[in-house]
Amino acid sequence: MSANSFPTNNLAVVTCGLPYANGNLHIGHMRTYVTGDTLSRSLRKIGQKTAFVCGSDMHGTPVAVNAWKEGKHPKEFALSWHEKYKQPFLGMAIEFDNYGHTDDEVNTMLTREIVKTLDDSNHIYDKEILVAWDPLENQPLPDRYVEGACPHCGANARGDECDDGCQRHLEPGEILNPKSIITGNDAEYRNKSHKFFRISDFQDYLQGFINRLEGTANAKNQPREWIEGSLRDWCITRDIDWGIPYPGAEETDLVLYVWVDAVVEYISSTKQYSDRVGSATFDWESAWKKNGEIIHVIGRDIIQHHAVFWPAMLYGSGYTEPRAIMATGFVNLNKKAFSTSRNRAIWVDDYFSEKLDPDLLRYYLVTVGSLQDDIDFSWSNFADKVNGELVGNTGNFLYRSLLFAHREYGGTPQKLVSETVNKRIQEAITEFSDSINKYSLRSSALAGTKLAQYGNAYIQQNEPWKLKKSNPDFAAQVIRDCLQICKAVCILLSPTMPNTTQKIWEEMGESNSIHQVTLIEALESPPISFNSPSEPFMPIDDKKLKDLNSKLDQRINHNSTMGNENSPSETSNLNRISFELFQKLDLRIGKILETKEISGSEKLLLLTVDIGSETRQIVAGIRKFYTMDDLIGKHVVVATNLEKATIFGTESDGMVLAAGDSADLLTTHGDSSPGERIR
RNA sequence: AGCGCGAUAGGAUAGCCAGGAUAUUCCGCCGGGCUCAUAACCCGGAGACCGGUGAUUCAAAUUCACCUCGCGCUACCA
Repeated sequence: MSANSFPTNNLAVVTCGLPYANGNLHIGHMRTYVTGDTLSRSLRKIGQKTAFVCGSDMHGTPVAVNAWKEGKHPKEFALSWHEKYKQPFLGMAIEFDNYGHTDDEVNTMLTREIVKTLDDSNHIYDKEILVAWDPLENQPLPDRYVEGACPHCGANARGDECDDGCQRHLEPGEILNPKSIITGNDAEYRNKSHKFFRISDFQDYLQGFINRLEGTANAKNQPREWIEGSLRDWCITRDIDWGIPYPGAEETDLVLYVWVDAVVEYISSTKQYSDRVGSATFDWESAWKKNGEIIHVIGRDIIQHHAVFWPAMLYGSGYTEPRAIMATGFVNLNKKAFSTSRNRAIWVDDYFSEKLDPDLLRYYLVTVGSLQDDIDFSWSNFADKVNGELVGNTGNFLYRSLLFAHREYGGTPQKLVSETVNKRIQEAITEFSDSINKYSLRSSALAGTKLAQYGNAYIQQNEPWKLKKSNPDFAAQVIRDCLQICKAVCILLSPTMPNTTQKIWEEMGESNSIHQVTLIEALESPPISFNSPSEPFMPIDDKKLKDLNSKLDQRINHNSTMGNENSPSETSNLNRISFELFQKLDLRIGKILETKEISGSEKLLLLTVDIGSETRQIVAGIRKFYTMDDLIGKHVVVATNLEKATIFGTESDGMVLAAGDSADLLTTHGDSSPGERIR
């Protein structure tokens, strides 16, 4: 291990990307927070002094816009979300040492101080830019306050991005027919002076920084395009009256761009923790101004802010640079990212309302794949992991060992741990620490799971239930060894599953909190006596699984059939056709009789469809979304008078109708028979 | 378009930076065992030309080049 391996003698600060005070949290967010929480607990487990801090991100245009829509003051609006976030964090056992928000006094003060330092040292300059303006109200219209038509594709777009259409970023002034979203007035463009952070001053520094940075590969490499290319200066002010006022002698009406004060909250929140517990326990200045080990856990969508702007700000104002950035991948549903506006997500509240143990989700999120890769969430996958690894392996081992020990010996037999088992536990401890140093929480958690697996094999092969008659002394030895493994397993898994392991810890007769002990304790004797244990994990049975799946399916399908893909304005802008033209379409009910793969194609299926008067051979691009057996017998809608087409060398005589990107097949509610005309 | 991250048995995954002989683990499948334990657990087996092509090497999943596909980022999306 190198000299600066964890644990170091410095203070560590683990932070999580701030939740934006604008909407509910889903399990994609939780992937980041569970990772941060598990990391901070793990660091403490190996003896690193650590603070885990976060806060709500209160400012910015989206909050201002949404508050306005609800007729609230932005502060009231943001604070209500800030309050709401306490519950899901508590429920998921995410224990921040401090959870603040960006609009509080400490953050306001520190942010202004940092910006002033940057300004005083000439890293900030004024520049006139075009901003949208509401001439009637005499108000500036930043970012999302302005709407109009995208100059590239014509779709309805916000001032800064064509988010409904071609997704292109729009520069100020590009949008056509700009209107204020507040008043509906036509907007115009005016010149206005703004503050720019000269990031190019830090190019050399950042090049060094990105080579030193530890963490996930995406965080270390994605910013290189900017850092090793030419850095563009960063506009750090906005024309709204919600945010932290720009500091300086000549007060302006500008507030700081939300990303400036959002990241400073990492420092502010640490300071608040420090102020509360005293600097003898945790000195924020030692961490942030001297030699702290700063680790940021974020979603991979905000890498640039943390790996480019933020280190430049810190360096320019004399603060400690981040040691590592861990950028987590997204949680997807059917390979596609959650969409909060379409309610295509697993919300944290959904999870709680199913009365599922939070530790199960924590374990799943931590161990399901590599941290930086996207994962595809499914309840079946989740249930497999819970039932296989937690119930079957870990839980079963703990339960059978503790129960046997309690019944036969009333606790831990008076023996020394065998050399073999002692060595195996030490290996697990080493594996755990090594994994933390590689920022792999997956392997650190699996160190515990694998040890439990070893325990299961150990007890099975030694069969103490037989030995207790033939060789009682050896039986006691085996159980003694198993109990040591139990103790170690609990400690190793405690960062990932804090509640369950604490419960077992107490059942083993331990009197302190498992979260106060370090890894070394795993080799010390368990208590001599304890009571009957309880089953650590409850399985997710088939009925529950089916229920979870159908609830989710229902919601996703409901949303995709409700026309959510198209905003009302989009559909109303369509070119209308005459009824006569519509009548020319011959749409009929067809029944799928056979399905065949088309070799060489991943997407296409060859369908034989009964359309009443005849059967047709139709090629459809639905192979990705349906299994061949599921399709047989389905009633679908067929456009029968379409020109024949040759697709992938196969003739297609007609077209099967399906909705959207996931090719949701149109089918019937009643019992219409094949050939029936649709009108 | 540029850049980043990926592609490994039916599904999900590890290994890749520091190249080495039968490619890891979990679910599922097949066969056997056990009964202390939550129909759990243990042992054995089948199943992968490690996305493609080429290069370097005694040796490539691992390094290099090019290509294909997927996802994302591109600075006023927090």
